[in-house]
Amino acid sequence: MTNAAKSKETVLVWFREDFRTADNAALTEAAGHDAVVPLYIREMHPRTRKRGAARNWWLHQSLEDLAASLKRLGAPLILATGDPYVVLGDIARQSGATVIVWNDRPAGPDSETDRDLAERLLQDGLEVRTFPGALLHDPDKLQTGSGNFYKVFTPFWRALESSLQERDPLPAPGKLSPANTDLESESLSDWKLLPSGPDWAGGLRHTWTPGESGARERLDAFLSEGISGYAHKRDRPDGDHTSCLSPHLAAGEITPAQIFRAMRDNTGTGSNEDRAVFRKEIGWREFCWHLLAHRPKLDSENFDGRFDDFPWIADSGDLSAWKTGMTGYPIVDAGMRQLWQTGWMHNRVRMIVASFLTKHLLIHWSEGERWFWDTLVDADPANNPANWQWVAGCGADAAPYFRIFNPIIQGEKFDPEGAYVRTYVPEIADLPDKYIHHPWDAPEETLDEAGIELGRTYPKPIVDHKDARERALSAFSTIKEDA
DNA sequence: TTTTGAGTTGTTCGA
DNA sequence: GTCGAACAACTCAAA
Repeated sequence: MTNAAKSKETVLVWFREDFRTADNAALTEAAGHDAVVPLYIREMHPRTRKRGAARNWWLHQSLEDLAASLKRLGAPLILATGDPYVVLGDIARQSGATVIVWNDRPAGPDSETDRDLAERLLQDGLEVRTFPGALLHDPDKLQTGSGNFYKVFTPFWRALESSLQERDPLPAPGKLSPANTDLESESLSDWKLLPSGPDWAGGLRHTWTPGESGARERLDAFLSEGISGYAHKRDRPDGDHTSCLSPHLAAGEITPAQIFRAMRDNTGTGSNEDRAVFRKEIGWREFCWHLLAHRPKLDSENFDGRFDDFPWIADSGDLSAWKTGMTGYPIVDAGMRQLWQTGWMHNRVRMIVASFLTKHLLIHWSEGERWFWDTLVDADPANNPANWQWVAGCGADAAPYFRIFNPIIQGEKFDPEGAYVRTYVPEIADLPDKYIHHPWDAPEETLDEAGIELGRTYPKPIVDHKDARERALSAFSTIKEDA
C-alpha cells in the first residue's frame, strides 16, 4: 500500500485512431493509475488531413461505442476540440493529471507532429508516455540488407514474417478509476459528423456495425465461415468472400495482432493457403504504412518521380461520369455505385475502377484518391494513396504500364453471372448474362426486351476500350523517354 | 562490386 | 477454345 497521504496520480489517455479497449497499450498503462481521464480531441491542426464524409460518419458511431465501453469500465470519455497541445494542457490542469499516455500514430504528418508535441508537454512538466502503434513491425526497424526501406512487397513480407514475434494481444482492462473532478465534455451530436440535409448514410447503416464489438463479430464470422476458399474467392465481388475488416482496422477498433491471434485460435476453417493469403492481405496494409512512414507525402507526391510530367487529362465531365457510376461500363459503374451506397468497394473492383480512371480516362490518380478518401468508410492515409499509386503505375512495386485492365474481360471473369452488376446497376438487370458486361453489343431487340435504351436509360460507353487502351499506351510510353 | 533472379492482382495476338 | 509469347526495361534485394 502506498502512503495514504500521497495524492492521487491522474493520467490522461489520448485516443486517436485507436478506438478500442482491448490490445490498447496506452489504456492498459492508464488502468494501472489511480485515476483515468480518457480523451478524444477533434484536432484543428492544419497538418492533419481532414477525414472524409464517410469516415466522419464512422467516427461518430465509433466514438459512441467507445464512450459506452469506457463508461462501463468506470471512466467517461471526454470530447474536446482544438489544438492537441492546448487541449491536453487544459484538461491536464483541470483534472490535475500529471501523466499523458497515447499510442503512436505509426506514420504520416501526424506522427511527426506528435513527437514535437511530446517534447513541448514534457517541457511543461508533464510526463508523456507513448506506446508503439498497432502495426506488426516498427517501420524504422525493418530494412533491407543495405539499410533501405523495402520497395517491393514480396521481400518485404518475407522479411517481416520471418522476424515476426507474434505477441498475445492485451486484454481490455477490467476497471478504470475516474478522476474526482467533473470535466466538461463537448457533445458528440454538436460535432455534426452525421450527414445533415440529405441522409446519404442509409446504406452505410444497413451495411456496417462500427465499433470494437462490431469488429470482433466481423472477425469471428469471417474466421468461422468466410475464410474458407478465401485464396480464390476473394477476387469475386459477387458474394461475401472478403473479411470486410478494413474500416475497423482504419478506425483502430481491431489490431493485426488480434487478427493473427484469432487465426491461431480458430484453426477449424480455411485451408493453409486461405490463411496464408489472408495474412498476406494484412501484410499489404502493413507495407503501405511502411511506405507512408518513409514517404509522408504519399498522398500528394508520386512515389516514382518520373511521373511528375505525365500528360494527365483534366476532364471534369469524364471524372463526374466516373464518380457517379455513369461510364457505360457496367462493372465500373457497379463499383462506383457500391462505393456511394455502402461506403465500401470490393478490392478487385477497386482495381478495375482505378485502372479505368487512370488509364482509360487518363485522369490523375489523385482525383480518384480524393474521391475514395471522401466516400470510403475504410479510407486510410496509407492504403489509399499507396494503392492508387500502385494502380496508376507510379507507386511501389507497380504493375508494368502496359497492364491495362479490360473492363469487359474483368467483369466476365470475376462476375460471370453478372450478379454484382445487377445489384448495383439495376437498370440493365434484365439483360442476358451474355451482354451484361457489354450492353452496347446486344442486338436492338434484346435491349428492347430488357427495357434499355442506351444513351437514355443507361449510358453508352464514354470511351471505346480499344482506343482508350492505345491512347494510354502512348501516354505511358513518355515515361520511358523521361528516364 | 558485380551478378543474378525476380517482381499482387493483365491483355492481346497469332498459331 | 487454348496456349505461349510479346508487351520493356528497370529496379530492387540478396548473394
